[in-house]
Amino acid sequence: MPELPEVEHLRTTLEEELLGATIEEVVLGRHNVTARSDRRQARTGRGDAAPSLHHDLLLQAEVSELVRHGKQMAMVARDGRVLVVQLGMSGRMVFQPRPPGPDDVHAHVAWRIKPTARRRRRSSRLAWLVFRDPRRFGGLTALPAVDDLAARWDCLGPDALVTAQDRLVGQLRPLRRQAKAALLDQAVLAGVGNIYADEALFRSGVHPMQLLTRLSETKLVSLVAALQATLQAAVDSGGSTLRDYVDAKERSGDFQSYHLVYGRAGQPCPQCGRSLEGSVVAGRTTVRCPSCQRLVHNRR
DNA sequence: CTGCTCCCCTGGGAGC
DNA sequence: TGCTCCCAGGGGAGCA
Repeated sequence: MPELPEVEHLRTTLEEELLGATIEEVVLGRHNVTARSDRRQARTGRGDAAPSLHHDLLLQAEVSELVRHGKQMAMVARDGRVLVVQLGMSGRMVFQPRPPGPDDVHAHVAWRIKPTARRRRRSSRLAWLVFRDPRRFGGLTALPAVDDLAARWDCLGPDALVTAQDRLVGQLRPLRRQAKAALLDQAVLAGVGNIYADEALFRSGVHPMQLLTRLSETKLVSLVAALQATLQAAVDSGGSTLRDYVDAKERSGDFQSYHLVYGRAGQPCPQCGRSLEGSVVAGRTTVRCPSCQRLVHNRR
């Protein structure tokens, strides 16, 4: 499940191979892969698409930058075109030596990469970059200019990894919401999904249903600190691999072995030994320790 | 403003 | 062994 750490790790592995490279060919497996943000066009599924779609998908572009905000990543071309990548839950960007075959129904877009001279020697294994997404919760969004990317990302909260701690605390402090719901809301802060929300709540001893306005300043700060430390540790481990996630060179992450509560309902709490409890909070499967994470009713 | 619920989609696990 | 059923997940829409 790609959340911020997985996307950030992917971004850096793509950066190694794509910066300065040119996209020489774009092959569409499913041209409504961009339909999430624009449902009016291209609803016909697999097959040939209009030439402008290939242009939107960065045909003939030189990749000048790979940027990330929260769980979204964008490939920026030197001529200003932008392609936003959202992995959803099963999306991958993977290098491979050949273009995907016609029976490869989950390969939605493939880009043939002309490497820079410096990288040419090992280019054969990395000749094609493929966007693959079996569950199709992910998608690609083409934007005409970098300004449009800024406008898009202004709708999101500050990035949960790179933003100063006190600013994230400021985002959460006034909200009359359950802690977990706020953490998962991309408009509050960008990048946190179900795994890292549960991990951060456990590590700071905050109940997922804790009303933020009743949380002491100290606890609020420790929640944000735990969140940022967990995200950073996960980035350093190459992310968490549960079922699907691998990076562009098909390496899995290691952070899943450091999950303290996520996916461990019924197992003993690593801190106190009591059985971890599963429930649903903010519409998501949630695991917490009934004694380490208690509701508090302070007034601020 | 907030929280629900539903929907999208498919692989994989559980249960029979 | 093979079948069906259910569920996970991010994000957006619609409604109370």
